[in-house]
Amino acid sequence: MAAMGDDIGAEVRFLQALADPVRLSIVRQLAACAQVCACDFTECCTVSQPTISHHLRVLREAGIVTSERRGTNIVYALAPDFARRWAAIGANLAGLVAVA
Amino acid sequence: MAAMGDDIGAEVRFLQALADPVRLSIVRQLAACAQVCACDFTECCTVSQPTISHHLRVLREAGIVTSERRGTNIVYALAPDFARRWAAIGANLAGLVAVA
DNA sequence: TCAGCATATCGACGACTGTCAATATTGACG
DNA sequence: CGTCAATATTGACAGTCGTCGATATGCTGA
Repeated sequence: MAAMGDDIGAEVRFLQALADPVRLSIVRQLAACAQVCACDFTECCTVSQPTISHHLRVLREAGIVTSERRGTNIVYALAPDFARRWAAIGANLAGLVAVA
Repeated sequence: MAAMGDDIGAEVRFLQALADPVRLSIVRQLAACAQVCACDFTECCTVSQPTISHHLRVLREAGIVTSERRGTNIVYALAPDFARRWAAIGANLAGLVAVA
């Protein structure tokens, strides 16, 4: 194993995107409700609207969330392969059984 | 809200400790060989010895690795509950099945 | 077309982080 | 004891990150 398929950089970016209290709250809220409007995150966290937008962008660029326009609002959701990526990294790090 | 290990701060610190290329390499090496002397990490990564020591401290304070003196050397190992913590956070985030 | 709301981008600033060279600490062994 | 090897700590510096206010963009409804 340990082929060039598992890019260290990608895993680090994935973990860095999650290693923030605001972004972790966002992901947790998305895990609870599959589809969340961006305006709802502003209520949940104690940061301004531009900051929420910034964090959503980081999560989007890390491939953790997906966004979809819905009229005026923009609805966010967890990326479909999020659980698989989490399990894959865990399998690499601690010998956990991959969900596959 | 589940009252268990639900401290957001602890999970963020756990993820922050892993979200670094050098530290991720260290953890990966520890996953491969259960016991690794600190001097071996210096060879693996392209950073100086104080930097390695700094990263090992971060991992130790995050509860990810444990250290044990062995004569002149200090042997590092993955914390025994590392896999459990990883699975627990994943369960919280994506509804994965916890290892329990 | 224009007013209004939701979201994104820009620019700036403080705080934190990773890195190193230099130095200190700790244990082993003559 | 004194010296050597391994590891940790300190102090300093550059770069990154999270945050905000101001502003821009985009969609909707009158």
